[in-house]
Formats: sequence, structure tokens, C-alpha cells
Amino acid sequence: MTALPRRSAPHPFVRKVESVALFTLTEDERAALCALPMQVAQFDAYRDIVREGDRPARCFAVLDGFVSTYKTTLSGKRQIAAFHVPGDVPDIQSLHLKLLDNSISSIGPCRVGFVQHDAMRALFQAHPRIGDVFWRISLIDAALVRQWILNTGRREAYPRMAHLFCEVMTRLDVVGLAPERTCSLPMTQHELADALGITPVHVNRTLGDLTEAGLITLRSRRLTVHDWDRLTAIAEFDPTYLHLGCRDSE
Amino acid sequence: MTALPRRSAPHPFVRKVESVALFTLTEDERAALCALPMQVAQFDAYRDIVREGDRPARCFAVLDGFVSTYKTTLSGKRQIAAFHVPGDVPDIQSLHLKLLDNSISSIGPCRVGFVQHDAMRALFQAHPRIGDVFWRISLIDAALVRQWILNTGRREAYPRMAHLFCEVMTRLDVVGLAPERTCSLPMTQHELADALGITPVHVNRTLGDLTEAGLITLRSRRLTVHDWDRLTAIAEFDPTYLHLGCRDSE
DNA sequence: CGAGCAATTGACCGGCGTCAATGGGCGTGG
DNA sequence: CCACGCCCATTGACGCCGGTCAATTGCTCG
Repeated sequence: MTALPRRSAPHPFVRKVESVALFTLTEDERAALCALPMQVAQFDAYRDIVREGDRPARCFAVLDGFVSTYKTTLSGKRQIAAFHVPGDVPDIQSLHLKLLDNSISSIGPCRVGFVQHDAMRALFQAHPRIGDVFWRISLIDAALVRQWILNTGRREAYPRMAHLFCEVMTRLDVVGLAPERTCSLPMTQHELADALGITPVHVNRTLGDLTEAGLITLRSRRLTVHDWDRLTAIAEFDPTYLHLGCRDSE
Repeated sequence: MTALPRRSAPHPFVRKVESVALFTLTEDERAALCALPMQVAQFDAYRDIVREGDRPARCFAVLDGFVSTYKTTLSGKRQIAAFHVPGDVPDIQSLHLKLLDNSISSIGPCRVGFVQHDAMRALFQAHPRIGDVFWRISLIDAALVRQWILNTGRREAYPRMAHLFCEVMTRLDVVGLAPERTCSLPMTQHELADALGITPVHVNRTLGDLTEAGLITLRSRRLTVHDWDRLTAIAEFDPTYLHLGCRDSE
């Protein structure tokens, strides 16, 4: 990890909060969010950003790249429970759970912004509605994990992988990172395996099947979906669980 | 579901909040919790209490019995994402996510207590620390689901079932419902299957294996663990993720 | 150009699913 | 009090999805 000088770019929390809130931010609230001091850091690929057992005094937002939440068994098997895309705050839970129960690592190289818990807590005290939005954010994260369980527990490898691609593509599309159903997917097949709960070898076979079927292409870390309708049908993908912004339907 | 007259028993939220909070409640806070109006209802076994897609205006606490949070695929396969024991508030998320993304049903017959969202929100406004505790409760629930994913994704049926039993026994012990490593387990093998992501037939075989190994007995809806050390070893069970109350370690 | 990791492929195997039949416990009705 | 029906549990045979092992190829970067 390399510390970089603090930047004055538009604060990523503003965008995230605005996309999740069910109300419009006041100028005051927006200003308070922008005033959050954030320390930007860069990570190489496949580095732990925080580890299970840590007691962090800050949480972080993903600025660029991808990050994964994972746990491991004592015997070393690894299971990824969630991917996080730019704008997400993967360890928001650390605000209220001192002891981290999962690790979070970079997938490709990535940039993240750290914010001290104290600063967040002060913000929530001054602006309770913002605190509620972050609570909501953490609940949406939990909803994704529940869907992930349904996926690993009750779908075979083929539709399971299809579902993962549907989710990633949809979430990236929301933040403008999936034009033309194409997006960056910097993870190796080994990491896909850890996300899907299968072996890397079988990832390769399943990936081949999806490709042969003309559904997707995954080459040099880029994923393209050729037939979105068929892919979502195979995956039985219903994006409701993502709790995307259509405010009246939320 | 049958509506019962309101009871004046000690409010279950008090106990739950006290067990999860990292501080001691003031008299004021305790009184406010006790003043929460709650409507008690009784459910038969295997009834949905709330359904995916609902927009509830209240949430509920489990008073007696067990309930399960589950989702289903379009093709009808079912996956249980969590069990809830007396004292839990399984749909706390509905406070901030209008649209429920999972169903919750009773396992055995059970009693639950409904509390209007408005009442909860008023409480949180008057006592922000209590709001924080409920946030913490929802984060702990999320931690359990992440562990559940590791379990279904990266363990075979035998240790997976062992792990589930370890978790249930530990959580019931916390609320005094597992004396002598024995507890009620009112679910059928079919529901165990839906929790573990395997088939009922294989549940039966695995259950037989655990029994033959002298680890457990499961008869007439009662689970007994005969060799806790060996069971936890097989399950690689580490209760840290449950975020139990040892306050200094949290 | 060589080192090292990621991807690919084939052969084989085993855990778990599927199908189907049997047995057992319990509540209901005769 | 017994008979019936229903659901749950149990058991066996068989097949397949996905795991394991291992060899080869390809890519990336120093």
C-alpha cells in the first residue's frame, strides 16, 4: 500500500449516498459529506486491505478497481462473499463491530479512500439522515449476500456463473462502468472459483460452456455479454434484490 | 396467524438490546424500550410470517420457537439463509428497505411480537444510542450470513452440517435454551436440506454419519451433542463471527 | 529469453443427486 | 380402540456434476 497525498476531487461518498438515499440531500448535508477527510491509498493486485481479526479505526470507499470480501476455513479454503465496485464501502460494518469478521482484498490494482470512524460518527450525529443512509447501505450489502447464498446453495455451476455475471454487469452499469454490456473483470479464474464455490478447473470448463453458447466473452480481463436476455433467463436473474434507486419502488 | 391480547411481560427488545449493546442502558433508555407497543401473534408450524416482495410497516421479534429467512429461485428451489431464535429481530432491515427481499417463515409453532416502524423510528430519534444498537444487530446478522456462505461454498456435507449444529447450539445457549448441550430443533430434514444446500436424502445419510460417529443425537425434534470438542473440530467452528457479548473483545 | 503464474485440457474418481420403495409416527375418523 | 392416511424418515441402486491429479500451453514481465 502506498500513501498518496490527499486529493480534493468530488467526494465519492456524495455520489454513493445520493444514489442510495430515498430523499434529496440538503446543501448542508452535501457540504458535510464533502468535508469528510479522506486519505487515498493505492493497492497492487491481490493485496489484503483489511484482515479478519483487525480492529480498524477507519473504513474505506472503493475509488477505482475492484475489491472482494472473503473468509477462509481453518484448512485454508477461501470463499468470496461479495465483490465491491467503485463507490462501495465494503467495511462499513466496522463502525459498529470492532472486530472484523472477514478480510477484504484488492482484485486488480485499486485505489481506496480511508475515512476515520470518528469523522463518520460525528457526521451521523450532526446529520442523522446521513447515518440512516449508511445503515441502508449496509442492509443492501446484506441483501446481496443473501442472494449469493441462494446462488451457491441452489444453482449448478453454469447458471451460478451466469448469475454472477448478471449481477456484476448490472452493478457496474449503475455506476457507468459497463457501456455496451462490456466491463472490466480483473479477477483470475481462481478468484471466480472462490466466489462461486467451485474449483478453478471447473470454472474454466463452465466459462468455456458459456462462451460456446454464445452468451459471453471473457478475454484479457474484459467481460462482454452477447445475449443479455438469454443470460438472465439462464441465471433466473431478477435485479430486485440489488435495491437500485427507483425510489418509489423501494 | 392468531392475534392475541397484548401482554405486559418484560419487553424482549430490552434483553436483546442489552445483550448486544457495548454500553449499559440508562433507565430512560430502558423505559423507552419497554414502552414500545408490541402486538403478539401466534403462528402454526411452516407458515410465512412475511413474504419476499412485501412492504411491511412493522418489524417483529421472535418470542418463542424458531423462524427461518429464505429465498427461492424462480424454478422453486429454496435456500434458507438464516435461522432465528427467541430474541432475534429477523426483518430489522425492513426499517430501511421498503421492499422485502426475502421471506421469513415459522419452523415449529412460534410466537412473535410486531412493532410498528414508526414507533421504532421515534425511539431512535429520541435515543440515538438505541438506534446504533439496532444497526449493530443488523450487522451481526449479516456476519452470520457471510459465515453461512463460507459453510455452504467450501465445506462438504458432513462438516457443513456439523457447523450448523455448532452455530445453533451456541446461539441457543446464549439465550439459555441449550442446557447440557441439548436443544429443541423443530425443523424437518427437508428444512435442514434447504439450509445446507443439499437434498433431504443426503441430509438423512449425513445425519446418520454424525450419529454413528457418536457426535450427536437428533430424535423427536431434540438435538443433543455428545462430543462438543470433536464436533467443533470437524466443523472448524470458531464462534468469533457470532459477535457474542464479551464487550472488551468486541 | 527464461521464469512463473494463469489458462487449458484429459482421465479418472467420488460426493451428492435422483428415483423409488419401504417403514414409522401421529392425528383423525369410524 | 383400531384403521386409515399422510407426512416424514430411511434405505438402496444408479448416474452425473464437479473434484482431483497431472501434463501442456500461453501470457506477462523482468
